[in-house]
Amino acid sequence: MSLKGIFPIDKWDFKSNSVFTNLPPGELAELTANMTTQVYNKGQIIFREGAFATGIFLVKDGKAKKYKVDKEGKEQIIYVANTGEIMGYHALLAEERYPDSAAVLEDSEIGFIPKEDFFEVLQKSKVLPQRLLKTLSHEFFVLANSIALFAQRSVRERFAMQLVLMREKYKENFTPGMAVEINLSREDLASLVGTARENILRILKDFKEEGILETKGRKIIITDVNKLLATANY
Amino acid sequence: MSLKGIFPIDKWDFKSNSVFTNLPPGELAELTANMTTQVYNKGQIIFREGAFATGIFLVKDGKAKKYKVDKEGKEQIIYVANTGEIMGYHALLAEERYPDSAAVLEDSEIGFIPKEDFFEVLQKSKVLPQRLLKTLSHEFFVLANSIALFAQRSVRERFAMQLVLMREKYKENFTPGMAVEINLSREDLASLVGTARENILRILKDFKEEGILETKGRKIIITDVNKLLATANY
DNA sequence: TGCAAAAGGTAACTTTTGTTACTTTTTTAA
DNA sequence: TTAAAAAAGTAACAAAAGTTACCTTTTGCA
Repeated sequence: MSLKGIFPIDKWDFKSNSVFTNLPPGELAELTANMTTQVYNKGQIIFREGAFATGIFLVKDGKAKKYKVDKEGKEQIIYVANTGEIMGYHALLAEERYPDSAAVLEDSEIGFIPKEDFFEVLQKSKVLPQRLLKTLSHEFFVLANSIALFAQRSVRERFAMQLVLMREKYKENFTPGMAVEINLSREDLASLVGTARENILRILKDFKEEGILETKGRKIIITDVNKLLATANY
Repeated sequence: MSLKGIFPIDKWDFKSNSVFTNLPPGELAELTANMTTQVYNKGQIIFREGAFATGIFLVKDGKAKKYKVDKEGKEQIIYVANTGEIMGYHALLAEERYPDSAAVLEDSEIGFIPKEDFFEVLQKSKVLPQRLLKTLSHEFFVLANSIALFAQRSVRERFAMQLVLMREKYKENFTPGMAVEINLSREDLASLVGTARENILRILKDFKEEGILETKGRKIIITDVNKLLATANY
């Protein structure tokens, strides 16, 4: 089943994948001229909060979490970047260090574009700054929604909402009626929702009993999206 | 007492006031050529979430809250814009409707720049897009910090943190040793922290007993910033 | 292939937060 | 100036979430 019409998924997704699409061919070529691609194994860190920014990263294949770690070591996932999205441009554009860390959630192919190439194209391009302005402004919508979610809703509601969002991210070659397997550790789910792992387990059990989802090992399959949305109380 | 050195206030503040500073004189003139200025009375709404964006707003004097209202009517304040800051540019740049509402927190003077003028200068300017990119990217830092705060910290910690931040915003002609009066309704404080008004009152009482603050009517005066910071557990 | 480590899962208890139901004080406007 | 309305404040109870302390299953690798 599609969420189209019942849920505004675009209000919860960055659009950084559109930054490079349909760029003048010369500019795209220049951007990717020195791009290097590396395979990261599940859990591997791409960059760390506070580090000096050296370039931008492109998720060519796989998924990555953007997260912050507090002084007690607790993680909060800010966003999950899917195949096609870029990362690391905030630090470069703000002329600051990385505001968050990034790590891959599954074996992934990540491209790296040095900051020199990025800035060179940015300076001469008419389209790229526009695209970035649009993307960054849209991110404000997404983050404002997240803030309202975390500040106002119960853990149960937040978890339900995040499951709706993750289900979209884990759709691959989706055809209606197909089961979507959300493949995240309970620890990552807890970091995503902003609660303890034990609480995630407790609510996961409730959701199963309520017929909202099934599990297959660690994988979560949503069986009733409408009931999940109702639980999210959105 | 200054927070310099003990607390990174810049990680919690937008920098939209820097967008128009030191702009080429011609560009600034063109931007403000058709600017109209209006006095808003305390509580008055500047723009509403979901409305079609018609221009950008400049806080010439006063303070405004940017907030979202959920379907139950509960408010969540995303950010408090101080004198000098601009608002409403996200919607224009993202080509979307306003992602949040804005209302003044005290009698304020608000300037309005029509979107046509803004876009015209944006297209010909070399500096303005750069400034906006830098500002928007920095906002990501601030909002990511907010998300981690709301998702991971207790209401007590969040309240303490917001009081630290509000104290900075309510500094006017500040000289060391001077008392800063935070003048916000309990309702707005609750919307800022993401909790119920009753809870704010309860914690406010605790903070008074712990010697962290005093109240003068509705106004809050922090008497021990260090203890407040320790309470925020930041 | 077998063992250690990591991840998944459960339950009981404690603390925090939300909710309800008020009273008191302050502000606003007729 | 004085009612009415709005805001501030209190207390008690219920519900949600955090914490501790485990056991079980899966995974990776020596």
